[in-house]
Parts: sequence; structure tokens; C-alpha cells
Amino acid sequence: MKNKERLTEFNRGNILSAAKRLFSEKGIAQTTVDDIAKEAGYSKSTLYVYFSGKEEIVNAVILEHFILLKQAVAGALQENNGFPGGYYAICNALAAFRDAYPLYFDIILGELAIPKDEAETILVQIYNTGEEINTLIEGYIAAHIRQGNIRIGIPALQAVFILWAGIGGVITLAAKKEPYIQKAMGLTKEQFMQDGFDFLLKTITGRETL
Amino acid sequence: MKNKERLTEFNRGNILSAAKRLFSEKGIAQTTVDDIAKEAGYSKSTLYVYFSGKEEIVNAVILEHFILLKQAVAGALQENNGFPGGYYAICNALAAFRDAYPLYFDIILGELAIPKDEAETILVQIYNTGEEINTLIEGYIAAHIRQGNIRIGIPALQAVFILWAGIGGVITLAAKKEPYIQKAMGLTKEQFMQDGFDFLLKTITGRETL
Amino acid sequence: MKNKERLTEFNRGNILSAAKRLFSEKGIAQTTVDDIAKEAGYSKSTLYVYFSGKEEIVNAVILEHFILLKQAVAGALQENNGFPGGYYAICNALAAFRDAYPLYFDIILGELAIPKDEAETILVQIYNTGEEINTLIEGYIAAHIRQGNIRIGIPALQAVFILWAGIGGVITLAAKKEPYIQKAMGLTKEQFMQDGFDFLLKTITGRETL
Amino acid sequence: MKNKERLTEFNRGNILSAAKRLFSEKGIAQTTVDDIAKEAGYSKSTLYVYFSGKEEIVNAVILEHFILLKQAVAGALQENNGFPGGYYAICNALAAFRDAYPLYFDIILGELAIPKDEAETILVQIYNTGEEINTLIEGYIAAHIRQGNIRIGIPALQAVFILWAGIGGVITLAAKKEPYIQKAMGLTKEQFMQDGFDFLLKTITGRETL
DNA sequence: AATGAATGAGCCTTCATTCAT
DNA sequence: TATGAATGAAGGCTCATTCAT
Repeated sequence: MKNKERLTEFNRGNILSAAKRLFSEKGIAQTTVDDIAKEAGYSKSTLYVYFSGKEEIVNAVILEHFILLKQAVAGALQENNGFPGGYYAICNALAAFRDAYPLYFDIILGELAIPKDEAETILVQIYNTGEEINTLIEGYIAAHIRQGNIRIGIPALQAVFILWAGIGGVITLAAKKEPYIQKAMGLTKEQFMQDGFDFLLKTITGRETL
Repeated sequence: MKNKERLTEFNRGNILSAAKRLFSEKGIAQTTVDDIAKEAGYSKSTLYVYFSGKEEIVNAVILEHFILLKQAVAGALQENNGFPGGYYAICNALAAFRDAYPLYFDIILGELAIPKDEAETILVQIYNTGEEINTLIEGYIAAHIRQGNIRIGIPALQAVFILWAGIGGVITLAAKKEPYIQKAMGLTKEQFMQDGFDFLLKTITGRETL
Repeated sequence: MKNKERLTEFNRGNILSAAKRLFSEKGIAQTTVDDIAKEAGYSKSTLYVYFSGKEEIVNAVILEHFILLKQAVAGALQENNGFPGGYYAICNALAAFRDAYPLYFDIILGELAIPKDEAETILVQIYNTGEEINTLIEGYIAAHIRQGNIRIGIPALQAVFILWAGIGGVITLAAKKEPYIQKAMGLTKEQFMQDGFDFLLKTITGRETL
Repeated sequence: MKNKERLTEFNRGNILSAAKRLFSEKGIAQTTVDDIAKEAGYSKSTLYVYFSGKEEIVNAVILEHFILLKQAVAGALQENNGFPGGYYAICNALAAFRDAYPLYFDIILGELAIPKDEAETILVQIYNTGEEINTLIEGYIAAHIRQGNIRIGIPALQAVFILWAGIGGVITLAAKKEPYIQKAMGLTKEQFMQDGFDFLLKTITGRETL
């Protein structure tokens, strides 16, 4: 039975890989089930053996990237959980993620689906993964509040949310308006983001940084 | 010929009104050209006399809201251009705008279309309106830098971009995760936003605010 | 505007004709919307301009035959409303109808859809037409009861229903088992039906049983 | 090898039971081979080991009910073969059968498949069972003709066919139009059927008409 | 200018059946 | 024998767009 599961995972993986390729190329809405089947080298019907429909494929792909993002954040904190080193590590991890998977970064930022009780497993997993990411960052912030490196008047979770919004916004803006930023400010995308991260850092240090 | 133009504007306006109504009700993708025509009381073909297609209608509607947003920002600064009063005024104007036009706030925040040279007039107009909004805020920031109320190490325009990302992110997050915020933090959407605005203000004041 | 309606009727008529041809050839379920479009010489999309979907086409075709059947019954009674001449005339009209439109005869016999209040117009029309047929026959029976030609202990409407079931059954049986009847009884379909009609006639001429 | 046959019968039986359950619940066309396999606890492919396809399963189920019906008729005549007691017993058996298996009653009534020479075994069996039912009733009628209780001018087999059509029609009508009958005639389904059976009885007791 | 009419190109999904193991 | 895996062939329906009038 182990083999069977492995084969199923293999096939699901192939399909998801094809889907990812196409989603990145043409966008999710513009990718048809036909496209995915062709790209994956399966017949269209076969996709329906491994997934209940296009939506499940989309959600599975999103979940994969949610997990990837969580790993990126966890990795960043593992390598450097000092302050503000860990902060920058997270920022850079997010920026790198957005570079690699622009489509999913935007989706994840905009993800709202608070799962109803009856939600599909996969949506619940997406939600939970989002929670785990928040918890990781919250833990980091909370630890440094305790150590006196951070002085803010609000709960760590709230700070995480606000920072998340700020950092996410800066990264997205940097990516979307790169040419504009270059032209109007003479900055590279990376410089712009770096300044933005510094800028936002002030919100939790309470004084000019660096 | 003045009359002819006026008639054209009248017809375009009717169509756009219908489109706005439907877009807000059902979403853009879910609104068909048929729907718009019916709602506007024109034949479907007639829409194509006044617009080149659905996309142009969508863009025109977005432009309208861009302009609305510009007016909201301008109005906020006109009523209060002190510091940090003007800052909060802008924040609140943005929050109110998002309440009134959630669909378009998200689009505007995510707007990337840096017009290519061959871009349609309407996309250029959207772009220009975005610029004007930035200029308004930039002017406000620059003035208070000059007055010594703000001490930041980066150009005003850059600060505007970063703030814009932060404030926009906070507002969007507050709206999309309202139930979550309520449950996890015990805050109303408004309280969360207020804290976020305060938080972000630190980035430009250089010390704990208020 | 009269012209427009006429054109619409023309197109609907073409589509229905094509549908009727195919339904008779291959059966209703085996006929696809594609088939109908091709046969009618329209694009598939165009069918959806004139009908809301396959079901409406099917119902419209059924309605047409319901009306045809009503006319056949009315015609039979108009030509001969004596007793039992009218009875045989109706029987023969039904038999002829079944010969011409076997598919629809069976559908009509099995028709049950008592329309809900919200039913589509066309289903209501089908129902009403069925009622009208019953009323026609009921009127005939009732008249001859009054004249003393028929002595039955039940209301005319009830007799109509029972006769309808009997005559319909005989006609269907005769058609479906024609070879069997030929082989086992040495009767032609027509002879078998004639005997059946005679047989059933006893139910309304004979005296109370038992 | 006896064991092997027994096993085969066991498996076929399980599959047919599952099919019967599903057909009654959802209708034949709405039941997929997948459904049957799942319900029976076999893999879909295994069904194809025991049956040549969905159609054979359907036919086998129909055959089962044909046999059931034959047994019902035989049972009715065994309990009461007097006149007209046997007649009513048969009528009631048929009505009870239709109550229990509406789906199959209608199919059996409409069954036409006069088996071609190349027909599948199962279709031949269905046909033969139908014949046996006819023979049972024919024997009953013939016996009472001999005893003088029935006076008709046609062969017993023919009378059986016509009665069959009439009785079947009355039962089907009663079931399908129950609400209508209630509303328009103030009769229960049972009363309506009873009147119908009485009515049809006249065809074989009353004297020659005309 | 205004529109009635027509449609091409898709879209997601279903299901009975086959076949290698 | 039993089955997991794969699929060919449809199927009903939608919608933005075009064009002759």
C-alpha cells in the first residue's frame, strides 16, 4: 500500500508541477484544465482521478507555496534570531519568495478565507499554515520584547500583523513599480526595499535605527 | 459638435454607472457585458459604440475611483494639513474609501500597469491620477520635513511609497481579517487600524508618538 | 416589430424542426445540442439565443405534439360525435397519432408533471393542453350519458381517465408487440387494436357488473 | 467447479443488490458504474468481470423484477383462482408491485424488446418470463371461459393482452396522477384503481356489444 | 448612431470502458 | 480472479465580440 500512495503522490506531483508552470506563465484564470493535462502529459480525465477539479488543483498549489513560505520564514529565524538580524532575515526571505513566486506571494498576502467548519481539508491546511507563519514571527517578536530589544505598546501578535502588512506592501510595491522606482527615485528594487525595511523597523525599536 | 460630445459623455456615464452598480454587487469577472447593457438600458452592441470592450469599461470605472480617491486625499489635506493631523486625515480618508469601495481600493493598491508607450489613453490617465495622489502626499510630507516635524533619512517620495504600502496593507488586512482580529486580539477593525496608523507614524517621527 | 416576432418564430421553428427530426431518429437523450445546431444550420450559441437550453427545446417539441394530438381528437369529434362513432374516431385518431409520432405518444401517455406554481410557461401550456384534451373527451362522454347511450356508475371524467389508460395501453401494446401479436395471435396490429377498442367499449355500454 | 459457480453467483448477487438499491434511490440513468461498485464493495473493474457492462446489470435487475412479478401473479392465482376473485387478486398484486417497485413496473409495462435471434441470454430470459406471466393469466381466463363465467368473442390470449394494457394503464395513471385524481375527482388512488378494475371487468363479463 | 442577430472559442466536468498486472 | 490506473468521447452551457443594417 505504501507503493500505491507513493505513486499517487507522484502523479499528483506531476500534475501540480505542470499547473505551477502554467499558472506562473499565464495566470491561474487563464490556465484551463486542458492545459494542465496536456502539460502534465495526462489525459484530462486523469486529472479528475487525482483532483476533484480545477479548484482543488489551485488550492493545492497555493498550499504548497504557503508551506514554502513558512519554511522560508522558519529557516530565516533559525539562521538568525538575533535582533534586528532576524527581522532583516525575515524581510529578505519574504522578498526572495516574492521574487521566486510573485503570483503566490500576492495571493498569500491577500488570503482571507477564514475557513468555515465545513471547509475542505486543503483550505483548512492553508489557513493553519498561515497561522503557523504568524506564530513563528510572533514568537520572535515576543522574545525580543522580553529581552528589551523591542519596545512597543501593543501585543506582539498585533505588531506582527501590522508589520506583515507593511513589509508585504513594501515588497509588492517594489516589485510592481520597479521601473517607476528606478526612474523616479533612482533606486534599485533592492535598495528601495532595504530602505523600506529599515523604515518599518523604527516602528518596533522606537528610535532611529542604524 | 459640443452637443454631440455631451451626448457621448451622457451615454458613457450611463453605461459606467450601470457597470459600477453591477461590479460592486457581483464582482467584475462575474458581470457580463450583457448584464451591463441590460442594467444601462442599452443594447449590447451599443456598448461597443462607446467602449472598445469590457476591459475599457472596467478601466474607466477604475479610473473614476482613482479620481475619487485623489479627491478624498486632497480633501483630507485641505481640511487638515498640520502634523500629524494631516497624516491621520489621509489614513482615515483611505480607510473610508476602502469601506465605500472595497473592490477598487484593492485594485488601486495592486495597480501595477505602468503604461507602455502604446498604452490606451485611459491607462495613462489612471497612471497619471496615481501620480497626482503621490504628489499630493509627497508635498505634505516634504512640507513637514521642511518644518522639522518629520526627520527621515530618505526622500519624501520614497517615504510616501513606503507609507502608502504600510497604510494600505493595514487597511486591507483590517478589512479582510476583521473577524480574525476580533477573535484573536479582541479589537475592532477601527481600533486595529488606529493602532496601525500610530505604529507606522513612528517611521516618520523617529520616536514614540503621542 | 411584427417582423421581428415573425423572424424569431421562424428561427425557433427551424430549430424545433431539426430537433424533431433528430429526436425521432436517435431519441431525445441521444440528441445533443450540437446535433440540433448542426442539423438546423445554426451555431450552437445561436440555439441559446432562441431557447434557454436543451430542456426548453424538448419541452417545446413535446408541447407541439400535445397540441397536434388535441387537434386530432378535436377533429375526430368534429367529424363524428355520434355514439359509438365518436368513440372509434377518437381511438383511430390516437392510433394514427402514435403511428406518426411514436416517441411523443409515449411521452404524452406518461406525462405526469403537474406544474408547480413556479413552473415554466411551457410546462404550464403542456399541462393545460392535456387538460383540454381530457375536457374534449369528457364532454363527448357526458353528452352521451345524458342521451342514455352510455350507462356507467362513475363520473364522466373518471371514465375518461380509465378509458384513456385502456386505449393508450392497447395502442402502445399493439405497436410495440406487433411482431409478437402477428406470430402468437395471427392478427395485424390494426385488427388487434380494433378488437381492443371494441373490448373496452363494453365498459361504457354494458350494464353494471356483478 | 460447483464452488466456483456458487462464488460467481454470490458476487453477481452482491452487485445486483447494490444496483437495485441505487436504481431505486436515484434512478437507473443517474446511477453510475462507480456508484454500484462502491456500494457493492468491489472495484469498478471487477464489475466487468461479472457483467459485460452497465446495460447487462440493468437488464439483470429488470429480469429479477420480472421474475418477482411472475411470482406475485402466480401467488395471487394460487390463493384465489375463482371468478372474479382471481381477477381482483391479480389486479391487486400488480398494484402492490407497482407500489413496491415503481421503476420496474413502468419498465416492464413498456418492455418491448422482442429478442432478436442474436439477443443476449438475459434478454431472452426477460422475454420468456414475460411469456410465462401471460400464460398464467391466459390459463386463468381460459379456464373461466370454459366454465362459462366469461363470455368474450376473442381468444383468451388476446383478452389477456388487452386487459394487461388496461389494468397496467389504470395502475400507472393512478400512481402518476394521484394528486390530480384527488383534486379533480375526490378519490384516493386506491378508490380510483378499484373503480378502474371494476370498469375493465365489464369487458369480460358483459355481453357482446352492439 | 444604434442595434438585432449570430457566433467562435472555450470551459469544466462526467462516465462507461479498457487493460496491464 | 481482481483491480488500480488511465482515458476517449462527449455534453451542456457561457460570453465577449462582430457586423450588416
